[in-house]
Amino acid sequence: MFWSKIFIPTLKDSPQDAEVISHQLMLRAGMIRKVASGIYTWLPLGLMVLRNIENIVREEMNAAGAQEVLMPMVQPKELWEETNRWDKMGSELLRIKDRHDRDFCLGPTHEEVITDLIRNNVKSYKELPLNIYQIQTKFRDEIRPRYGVMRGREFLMKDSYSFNLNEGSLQDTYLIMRDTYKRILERIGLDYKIVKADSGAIGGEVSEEFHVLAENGEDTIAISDASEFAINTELLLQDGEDINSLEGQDSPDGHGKIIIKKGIEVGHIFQLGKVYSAAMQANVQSQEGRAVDLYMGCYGIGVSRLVAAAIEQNNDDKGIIWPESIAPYEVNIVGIGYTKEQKIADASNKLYTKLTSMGYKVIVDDRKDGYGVKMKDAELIGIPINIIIGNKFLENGEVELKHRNGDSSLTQISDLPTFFDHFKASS
RNA sequence: CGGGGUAUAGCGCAGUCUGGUAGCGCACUCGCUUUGGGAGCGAGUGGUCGUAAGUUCGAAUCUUACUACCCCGACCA
Repeated sequence: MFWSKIFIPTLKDSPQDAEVISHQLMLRAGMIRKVASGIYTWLPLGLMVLRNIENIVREEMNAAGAQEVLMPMVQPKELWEETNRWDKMGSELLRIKDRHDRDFCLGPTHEEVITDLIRNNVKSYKELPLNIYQIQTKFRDEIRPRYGVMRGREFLMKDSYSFNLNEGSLQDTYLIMRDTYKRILERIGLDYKIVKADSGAIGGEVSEEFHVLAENGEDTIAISDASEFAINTELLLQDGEDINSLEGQDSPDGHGKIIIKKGIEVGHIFQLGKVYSAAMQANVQSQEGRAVDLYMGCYGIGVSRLVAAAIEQNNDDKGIIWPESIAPYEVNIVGIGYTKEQKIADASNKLYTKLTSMGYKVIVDDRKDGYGVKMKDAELIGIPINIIIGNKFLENGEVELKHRNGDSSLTQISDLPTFFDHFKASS
């Protein structure tokens, strides 16, 4: 791809209504634009990152034996009445009417729809366990959307639902999902904690949250300084107790002292039990020929929120520093004087073709601008590696290899393919 | 929903107190020069000042109502 062709409207100044760093940088880097409060358009660059994360999630879900479907965003009132949630949910459930005056809602989650699907199509214990997922746009009419896509009203989520014959099987699936979530966050390259959580309005007993650690996190979690233990502070606090009073207390798991950290909740896994299957008569015939309600689990991961979380954890005063796993482009070829010096343009284009054929995601800065403008943009949008082709190349064939993390070195342009061969092999 | 704040060109802002018909920087367009850290000169484009009503000879500016957006809180798979 060429810079002159792609739609990346970068901004020098941060729009005034953006508070947290990820929101500011996503706007400045030309990744998103606001349409209404908590509702955003994803521009090409933002969408590339979103898709990269989505694909990692999809690959890991498939590897864990889950199967992808796509459920509707618009859901009928009748299903929600079966679980009583049409009444229980507040105004975060956006209700709409169709032309026949029938009630629908925009799906904030899909337990009802998936449970309806399974009860109508799965009749025997022999068909279990099942783990079904989708990656889809959700809508929750949040009381107060904020921080850009971190807490939007419309957002992209991977939600999966498991159907198991008994509690033991549910626990097996739950642990597989727990493992899968760990792999997803490690593959993206984020610092995270698994946190004991309140299962909230959704019901069920066992529940854990996956938090990406970041200063701007909306949740406060208590972590042991001596073990893996972490718990949402909401579960530790007595009425009126101050969060800071927890710091330094003995960890509830008996190992070490409590440290208070901020986290962004990017994943949440639940063992639901029979809450929904009982309400909706989702059962199968057991080996003994009796109808038994299914044990269910549900597992959510916020795909769009992960984009913001990744930026919160990886930025500096110049801009975003993408982990290579999700970078929109891995390599940026900066041709200085590209529009004027044919040799620079030729070398840039040739290198682009070569690296692209090696499997790298490459962009060429073919714009008429000078070095400063090009590097500022490259740093803002966080491309991991920049290859600078300029005067030195014209003089003696040398190009500069400049990493977003600050490292830089000079090398002959002819040595680059070998370098990238090794680079790919080692990552 | 309670509290606080903002609304003037794509972005950042001044002008509002003290009413006189809209300005600055960046961006954008054209030309020439420039090209290893956000270039220079020259010439341009772009705004019914959030919406509506009112006061006035005259409203971005004063009054009232409304709307949108942001922050804190409550809320939250």
